[in-house]
Amino acid sequence: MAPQTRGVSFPKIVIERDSDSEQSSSSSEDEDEVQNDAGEESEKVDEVEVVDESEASTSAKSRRQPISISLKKVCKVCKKPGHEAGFRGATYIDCPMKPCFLCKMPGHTTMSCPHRVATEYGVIPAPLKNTHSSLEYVFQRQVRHHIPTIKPSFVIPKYLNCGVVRYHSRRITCLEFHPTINNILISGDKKGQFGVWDFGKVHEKAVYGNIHSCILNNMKFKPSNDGTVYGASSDGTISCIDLETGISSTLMNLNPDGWQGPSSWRMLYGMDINSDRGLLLAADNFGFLYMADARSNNVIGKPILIHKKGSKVTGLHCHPLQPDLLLSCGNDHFARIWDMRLIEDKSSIYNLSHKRVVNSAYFSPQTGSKILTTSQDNRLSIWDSIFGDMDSPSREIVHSHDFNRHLTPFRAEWDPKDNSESLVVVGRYISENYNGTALHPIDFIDVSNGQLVAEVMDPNITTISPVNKLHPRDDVLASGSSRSIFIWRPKENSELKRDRDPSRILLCGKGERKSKFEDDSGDDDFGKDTYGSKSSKTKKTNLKKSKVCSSKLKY
DNA sequence: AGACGATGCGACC
DNA sequence: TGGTCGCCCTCGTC
Repeated sequence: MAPQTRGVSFPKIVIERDSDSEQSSSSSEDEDEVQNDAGEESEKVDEVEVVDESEASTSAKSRRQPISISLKKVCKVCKKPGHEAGFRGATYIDCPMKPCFLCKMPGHTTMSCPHRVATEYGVIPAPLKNTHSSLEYVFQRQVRHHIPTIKPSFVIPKYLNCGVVRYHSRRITCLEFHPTINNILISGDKKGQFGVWDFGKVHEKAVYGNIHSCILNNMKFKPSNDGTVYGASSDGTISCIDLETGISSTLMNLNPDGWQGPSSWRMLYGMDINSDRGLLLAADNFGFLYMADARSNNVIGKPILIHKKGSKVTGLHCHPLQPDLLLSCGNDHFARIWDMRLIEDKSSIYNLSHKRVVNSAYFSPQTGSKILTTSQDNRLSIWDSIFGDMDSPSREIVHSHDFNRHLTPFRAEWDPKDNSESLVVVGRYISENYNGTALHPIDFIDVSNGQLVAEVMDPNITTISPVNKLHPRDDVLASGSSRSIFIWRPKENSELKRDRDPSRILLCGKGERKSKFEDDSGDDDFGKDTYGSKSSKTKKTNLKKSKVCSSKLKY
């Protein structure tokens, strides 16, 4: 980056010692140092020149040299002069001495990163391992653009349809659609609260706050009874929740003796259900896998170390067709594939290496032949078990989701309806300028070629949406953004089933609750900030009242 | 409007 | 191996 110059001269600070006759000792060298202004983003280095006392003692006390402090503008990242890093307005200027923040490669900055404008940049086709396979033609169609695609055009739910602002009291951590009832969405938050929302009837929702005491990390519907949900929490318990009543029982408790300090407090993150084997699987923050019988709710066997000891297992996923295959991912930078018939320490079939923490790993939803991982190295990786060799990913797609504090970790998810198993959805961390507003879109990416299929956003939602879920049957996207949940559909004014007069549907920010809602929203504390949109004008007008859109419109 | 803090990971010693 | 510190586009509260 070229050195920045500014019109205002940089102040030179001279601290005069007690002297009644001497001028300051500004020399030409001092003048050379004083070039920069007081840039608000740059860091100042104080250079203090103190005259040697012994030298001073040789002359009269009244001729002591002054202390001269000059402020030099240096980069706040590398401490070198000549460039600046940091925010300029809402845009972050990279330090050119550091690797690109987006792709982590040296030699350029985020602003000039080729991945910033082309998602498919550098995407390499999977190696042709089984070139004589009958599936080769299908594969060729995926990697060669000139071969007509067999994929139907994707239907992207990109228009905000309805939402609940401040539904939860803490940030959303997980979302799941009901397996059989189309309009039911369940949600979990950082405080452990469990929400059930009928987004077809926008105001029908409930939040249960007494099930878990901290982060609800993962939820799964019970395969044999879709009125029951399992929840895995950082309080170390697996809950079994009745959807109708919100009444729960505890299936597993890893901290029966209560808080004995952080070194012993077990937190459950990844969870999945192996319906063929009748098993509930969960994994903790120390690298261990736990199993329970999903019928009797009894814990089975001893914990098994499946990731580096002491490291968090961030996710578990059972293969959709092969009940013996289990996929796990964790903070030890690996996703691992296991054979359930013989699962013990270091018995993994494959270890999929990543450069940083793996936030999630999922088998493709229909055949399970591909694996999609989201890692904090800003890459989505596709591992193809048919055409790839599993030693390295078939494809890596650079995508901005490297942010591990304050936000729920980003997790790219497959579209369960896409028969070609190539469409994935993932929230984006880095913002872009859309007509003067900085927005964080939800990206739809075709992982067969790396192309960005769609960016889903709404000018009123300026927050980041790390949690996204595609409906198993309908063209519906649910996104969790901070404490709010939004539903997106393919058409802007798609019909919204309501049980009340649309004119009554308003968004109410804090302190602006409309009295007519007071008796409408049940007894939860978070149920009054709801809106459904039939008219985008109404939606925007109402949203402007909310802090969600009134703050931090960037650029 | 501005300060603050909860908070997870990686680098470095 | 453990402790400490710093962080790049948070977001809500006081």
